[in-house]
Amino acid sequence: MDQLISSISKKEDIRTRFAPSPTGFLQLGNLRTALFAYLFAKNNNGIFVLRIEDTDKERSTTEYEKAILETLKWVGLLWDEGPEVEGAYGPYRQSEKLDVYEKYLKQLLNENKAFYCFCSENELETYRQYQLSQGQSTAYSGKCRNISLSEAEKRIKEGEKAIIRFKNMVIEPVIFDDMIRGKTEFDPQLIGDFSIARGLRSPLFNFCNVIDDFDMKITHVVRGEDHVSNTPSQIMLQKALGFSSLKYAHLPMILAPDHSKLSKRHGAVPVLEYRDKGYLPEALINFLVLLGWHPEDDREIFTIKNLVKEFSLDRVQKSGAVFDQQRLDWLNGFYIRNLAIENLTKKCLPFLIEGNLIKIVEESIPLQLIPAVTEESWQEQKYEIIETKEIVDFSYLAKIISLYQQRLKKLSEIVDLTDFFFKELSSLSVELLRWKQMSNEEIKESLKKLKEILEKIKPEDWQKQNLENILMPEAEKMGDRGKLLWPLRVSLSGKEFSASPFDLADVLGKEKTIKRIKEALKIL
RNA sequence: GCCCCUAUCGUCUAGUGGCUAGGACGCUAGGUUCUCAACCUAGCAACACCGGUUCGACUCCGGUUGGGGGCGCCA
Repeated sequence: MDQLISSISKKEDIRTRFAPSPTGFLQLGNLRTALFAYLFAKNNNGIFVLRIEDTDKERSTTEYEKAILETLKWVGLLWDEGPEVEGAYGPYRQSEKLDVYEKYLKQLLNENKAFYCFCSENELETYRQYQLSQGQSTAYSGKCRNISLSEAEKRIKEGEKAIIRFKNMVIEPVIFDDMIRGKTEFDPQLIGDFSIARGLRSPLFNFCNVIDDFDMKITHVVRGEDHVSNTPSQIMLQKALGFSSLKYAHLPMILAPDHSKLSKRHGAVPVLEYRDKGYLPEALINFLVLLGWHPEDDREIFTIKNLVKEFSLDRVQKSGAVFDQQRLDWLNGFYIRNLAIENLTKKCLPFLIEGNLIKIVEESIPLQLIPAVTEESWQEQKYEIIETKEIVDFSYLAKIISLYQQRLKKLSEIVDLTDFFFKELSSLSVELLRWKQMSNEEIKESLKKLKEILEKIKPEDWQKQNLENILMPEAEKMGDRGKLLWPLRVSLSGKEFSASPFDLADVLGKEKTIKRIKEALKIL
């Protein structure tokens, strides 16, 4: 009985797939497609399959494939079946399935459901232009569809070039019920005899797709709206091959701010670049899911776990969504602010290292291997400040980073924000030191006063709260606190914007603090 | 040109015949504050248009306009 139940539920298991072609890096639009396919599968306790569509030998590379896998792993969209993990319905790379495709191609050819077409590309293009000029839709003329298989094979043997087309005999409209867009109908006449292979060993997208979805027992195809018009062709092929039909869900596109296609300038950037700039995968996922999907209430912050629970395709939008960089940045900042400081520090360290501010002391670990350093070991390392050769530990760096946690929108910003802790100030100017209308003389007075007061503080009392207790009353006395606090903060940071002077002095320590005040005095 | 889809603040969206049309990002103002950020408060801001249907339309129907996708020996 139990077995029966499990076999029934197994039969009904939902299986989705993400099928990128390794002809470039994974971009935001693709990633959102993967996300929705993943969420739909997981929401239904189903299987998420990754398939690499590398039939285009010219453009596909293993580097791109690796990058795609890396991207999916980074954001946490782990596949149940596919490259590296494998599974029962592989291979999961189209380039490894050429024999399978050939078998089906031959079947179609023998059953007279496909034919060889000898038309040249030039000829085809000319005819297309003619159709366009006549206000007709562009479908194949049908010129070669009645060449017999034996004659075609003879001509090929003699060296003629031919591709394989599907012999489209369908008359009735092709109808499917899209899970997002509802009933969708196409006239097969307008599609005509579409191409399915360049040759027996060189199948094309529409064809492979149908074979693979069948082989991999895919139940639901979740993909971008740009595939809507491929759907009727694929359905006709399924029928011709005797395959069962599947469910489709076509996702709306992601648009650039000017409503055009996502371009290099806007969003069509490899997802890994977002990682390298310091976006958190949680933020990116949260951002992407809201581009076209919305829960029943007003919540906007979601972990992937929550999404798996709540996602549903019937709350997916039908129209395209504009990519909003500011919203992404806000979300990323939100997630950064909510990170535990140890965690944030670990994530920032690679940027500080990359920015040549610090390095890991242990000489045994080559720099190239740093990304491989385990999360835990970050805390045990010692770090050398490159310019001063000082050795500091994790908690010291954590303290610096904590001062800027609420100011970060991307992790990469930590370098410019905190560089003055690791380097001498390079560009301190009198103008920068000036608070409102203070005269040079007044600035000088303020700094001298600070120097005197601070020098008296014992090193063991050098703590933020103490410094504040001592300096605030002094600042108060001057009527305008800024007269004291602004020059202090600027002389320590060299920056117009920064954390509070007490924080800076605390982290810098007595010696460096006084040294920097003296240096500021020198330029006055 | 042909086919398909779509339409609520600038942006992401809630809304399914009767709502002061809600939230979030952004923006503006104020508070906090030495600065910036964060935070708090307030504000500005939308149903593309034209016809129907209906006692009543953002919601239903038709059209117009705008936007998107597709029309490969790419995927």
